[in-house]
Amino acid sequence: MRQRVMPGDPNFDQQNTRVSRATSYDVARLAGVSQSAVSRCFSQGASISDETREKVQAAARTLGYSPNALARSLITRRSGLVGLIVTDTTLRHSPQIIHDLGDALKQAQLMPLLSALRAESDVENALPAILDYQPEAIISLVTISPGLIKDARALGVPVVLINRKAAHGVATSICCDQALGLKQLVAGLIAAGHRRLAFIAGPKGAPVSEERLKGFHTAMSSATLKPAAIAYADYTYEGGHAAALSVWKSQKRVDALVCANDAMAIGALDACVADLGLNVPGDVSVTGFDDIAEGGRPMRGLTTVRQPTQQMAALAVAETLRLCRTAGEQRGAQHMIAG
Amino acid sequence: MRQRVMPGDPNFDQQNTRVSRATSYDVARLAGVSQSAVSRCFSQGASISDETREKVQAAARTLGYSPNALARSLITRRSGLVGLIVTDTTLRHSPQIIHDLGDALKQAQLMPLLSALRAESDVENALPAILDYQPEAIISLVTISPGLIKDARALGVPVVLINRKAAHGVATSICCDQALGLKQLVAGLIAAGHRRLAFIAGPKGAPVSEERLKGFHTAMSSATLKPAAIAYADYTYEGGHAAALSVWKSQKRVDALVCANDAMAIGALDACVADLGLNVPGDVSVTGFDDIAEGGRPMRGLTTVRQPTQQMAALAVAETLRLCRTAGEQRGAQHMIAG
DNA sequence: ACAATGCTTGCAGTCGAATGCAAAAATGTG
DNA sequence: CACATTTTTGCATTCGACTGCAAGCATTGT
Repeated sequence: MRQRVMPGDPNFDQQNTRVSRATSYDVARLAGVSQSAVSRCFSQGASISDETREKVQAAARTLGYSPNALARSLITRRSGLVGLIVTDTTLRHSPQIIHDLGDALKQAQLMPLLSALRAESDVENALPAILDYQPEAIISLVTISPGLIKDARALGVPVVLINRKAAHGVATSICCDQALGLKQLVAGLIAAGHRRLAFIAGPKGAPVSEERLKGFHTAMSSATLKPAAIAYADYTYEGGHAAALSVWKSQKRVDALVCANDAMAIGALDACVADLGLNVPGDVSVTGFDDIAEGGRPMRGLTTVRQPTQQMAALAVAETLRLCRTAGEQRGAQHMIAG
Repeated sequence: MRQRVMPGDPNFDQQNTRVSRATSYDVARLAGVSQSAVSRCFSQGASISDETREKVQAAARTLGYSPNALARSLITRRSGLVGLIVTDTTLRHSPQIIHDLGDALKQAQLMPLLSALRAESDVENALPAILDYQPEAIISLVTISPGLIKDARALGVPVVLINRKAAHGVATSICCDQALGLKQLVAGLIAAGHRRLAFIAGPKGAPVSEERLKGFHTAMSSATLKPAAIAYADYTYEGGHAAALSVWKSQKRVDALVCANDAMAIGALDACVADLGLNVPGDVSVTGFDDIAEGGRPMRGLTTVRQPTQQMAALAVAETLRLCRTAGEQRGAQHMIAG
């Protein structure tokens, strides 16, 4: 039986506020049962009599006992943790998906271990730190190199990517069809009579922005139109604002500004209205792309595409669970959700 | 010595992709040393010869070994985890503070265990789940009742609140001086000649909004002015938009709309410009309150107050570390940072 | 009344790494 | 070269909960 400092013990004063938490042994002693009984009382579907259960629960309540998840994880080999990797771009421009993931994980009784990166490449340092905590899976909104993904898989930790594609079979990937969403949007603009369309992209190389740009090109070329301009900005309001001005300066006329996200769209819209004295959507249409689920963006004259973040989150967690159950083995699937 | 399935073992096929990770024993065996040596190799400042260290590191590399943080936590009684409690409001309107906290925690070698709540009251369920993972502290952007805080403290887990006040001595609290920031803003408006000011607040009872409203009242009464109107909205663009319209409908004239956050300010601004045909800031000034660190909000004619999120995050983590070191005992301090 | 069946229970070993202690090896001193 | 000192090393135990196994008890059938 382990030692424990009790009132009256000479050591008690030194550690007045009960530094050590009650353990299953403490509860067992108080309830007059074995430690196993306590454990069984807290594990689902274990064989235990009502009488014992009540004694244990009473003792647990008076001691404020709750099983140590770390110790439990060690023996059960299930930590209940899921690594959640995001960037500050995600945090700033797509907070909704994080919240939806949090919800879905909670429902699945999983705890997110968060890693918020400054740059996508930081994942190289962040992932090993997460893996040390024996997560049951990794959900990433950040690109992870096939090598790193394989490292994780080798440790039995499946990886689920969101809005990032993985080399075939290496990881499961849940993507909103960015290209499709944008293609439809642009097709609509063209149908409405627009001909001189410019695109304001996110940072060069940003996967989501590239996808949206691809959709833009597809729609344009299938209408045999050439882009009036492609400008790159940084996803921010200011970036969109500046990009809109520069497009205007370099081009004689543009009748639609298609932006890769909403923050830039708002910036561009302001540039048009306030700086250029244009009428939106009379003289020029401005469109965005919504990473935020509920409204918040019906800016004057701003059209926007929405991502089904809740669906994506639900699917991501469902896939995560499936991967955990089947423990390695399966090749990663690709899931595409229509924008 | 523990059993382990090796190639050639009849069980090997069944668990093809090495389901179990390498342990310190595996590394020890391969390196020809004891398990203790492996452990010492991975713990800072332990007595180990260069020769042994290299052998161990080589073996660890070939096996892809890294110490199991869960097992380590169990024996060291330091999990390296910190519970981070937020709401979707935080996530949507103040993502920056979360990112800054993540950064500060990473620097302190701590991992955030995220809990994203729908409503502040959900903390009652969320906190116990977090506490099971033996976090070294809780950082919360959500109000926690004194009772719950005491529960955590009883388990030796200090609580640090951000932008939420705690009953004196129960928990440490880091607040941006919302009232001061707003008071100064309003004083500026008054100095600039505004007299008929209205306030668009967040949801009734939202602590941060209440603080900002208090600052509004202070500034107004010290200039012996009466608020033209107080409207309550829900922190969103639409809410601000609708509130601005309703204020306008009920009041003959207002020369400044002071909003409790930026999203509502932008909504209100749009309402003024587009729906009411007003000139901003000519006819009416609109102000917001920035939860986002870097720009993103220099909307046309929009004045806004910024929160020093990075400072707040740094201070919160510094306090967290201090509390962890001194293990319980100290009464919670109140820190106020000027807006 | 006795055996057969089914629940409960406790025992003891386990998960993986850290660490006090003492033995062993390496180093320094006279 | 013998001895004292320091550094390295391994052994064995520990953290807290879970779980296979067999013993204990109660219930039921015959």
